[in-house]
Amino acid sequence: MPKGITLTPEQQAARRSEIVDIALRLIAENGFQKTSMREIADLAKMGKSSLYDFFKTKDEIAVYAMEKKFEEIIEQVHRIIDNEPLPELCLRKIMHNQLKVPHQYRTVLMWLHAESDYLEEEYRKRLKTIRYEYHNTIKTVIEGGVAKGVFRKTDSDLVVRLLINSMLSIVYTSRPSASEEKMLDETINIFLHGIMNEGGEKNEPLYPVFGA
Amino acid sequence: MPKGITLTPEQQAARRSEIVDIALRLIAENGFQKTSMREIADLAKMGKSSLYDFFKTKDEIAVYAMEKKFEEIIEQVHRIIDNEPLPELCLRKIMHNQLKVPHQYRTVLMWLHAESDYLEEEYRKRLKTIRYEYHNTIKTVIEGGVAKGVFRKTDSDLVVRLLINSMLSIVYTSRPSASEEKMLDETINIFLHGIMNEGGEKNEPLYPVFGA
DNA sequence: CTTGACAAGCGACCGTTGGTCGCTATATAA
DNA sequence: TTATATAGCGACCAACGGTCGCTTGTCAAG
Repeated sequence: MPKGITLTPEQQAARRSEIVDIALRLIAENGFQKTSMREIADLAKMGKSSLYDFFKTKDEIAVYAMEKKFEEIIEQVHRIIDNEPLPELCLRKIMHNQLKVPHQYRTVLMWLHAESDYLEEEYRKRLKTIRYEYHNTIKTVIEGGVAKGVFRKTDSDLVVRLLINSMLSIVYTSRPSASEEKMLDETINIFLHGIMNEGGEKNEPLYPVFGA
Repeated sequence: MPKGITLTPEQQAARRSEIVDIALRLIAENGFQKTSMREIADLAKMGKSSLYDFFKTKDEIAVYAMEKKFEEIIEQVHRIIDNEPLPELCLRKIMHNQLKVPHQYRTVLMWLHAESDYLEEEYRKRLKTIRYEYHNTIKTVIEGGVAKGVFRKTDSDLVVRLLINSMLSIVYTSRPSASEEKMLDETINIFLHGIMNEGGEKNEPLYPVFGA
């Protein structure tokens, strides 16, 4: 950008998302701690202090990235819910949707997950808001299923937390036991049916729905 | 310690665990990032550079703490396995055992979980070793259950990862939906039996085993 | 009792970090 | 032409994790 002009809100937003892209790439490669604002600024071809015109702190880059991505995901989840009346299928689709979050986001997501209690008030609030929104959206599916009698009575908040966190076990492992999609299908099988061999001695693997 | 004496290995170990205690307390309170080596040294009543005689880096304090705690836990788990032949009960006991890890460890555990990919080679290896040992110990329970026909055929590595990570959902939430023990019981109910209402219309809550 | 080896402990220092501030340079509005 | 506003930056700051060589005290050997 030339020096004397005034940036339109669109240009500012574009610059911000450009910075986020660069930051996410570096963070995914070297971790959050070891990624410096200088590095990000260099790659974005600006002085470090200019970077601070777009984001007040390093933490804010992570929070902003998470916020934007989750706004997007929540929108998608609402569409899924509107189009899939079967609770168990709806859950599968929601989880498969979350699996599509690009790899670059994973480190930053994990980092926020671990560090969120110790961020500044403002960031903690922003994260809480977006996370609760996602949580509550999925919760409606569980509660809808319970109301219909498809799901048994259970602690729906707990179920949602377990489901969301289980995505991390699938995506964030150094020792995957199958493709991410297969692991996800089996994860949902477990959530729906458990691992007990309750149908007697058949011991058949449960049906996969999306996996190959 | 007076200056001129030579520390016995036991004294060294005691000093190390004293430092770990202080560090864990600070980290649980302020987060890993915001806990400085100076602070730890001050509280341990030594100069910062003396601290580095006991731990090569700040990361090592976290790795060491995790290592020691998990060695202890793994030992306990072996005892549980030896004394509980029923796989599903054995799982419950193992998870309840993990729930007893003191709160101070939780932040550091979470932090290591998030950051482990970006630690120095040595620390990564040490964490991997201890984590795999814990993982594999629990895996024997799953596989034993499958062999007996108590559990259906499943991805045992995945199940173990899901179980261990689910502990984080229980313990590391700002919005608990019940006591930790109740949440844990329900979590294991889900893993064993799922959330589908497969027994028809009864819709009874599943039996808790340890919870009040 | 003296001396020398050794180790606990520390003060001063280093490069790098996240973050701040006031200046410069330029495009637009009057 | 001038005044205003702002994109952008260089220089700076305190605090960080980490290093190094010196001091200080102990014990064992002579």
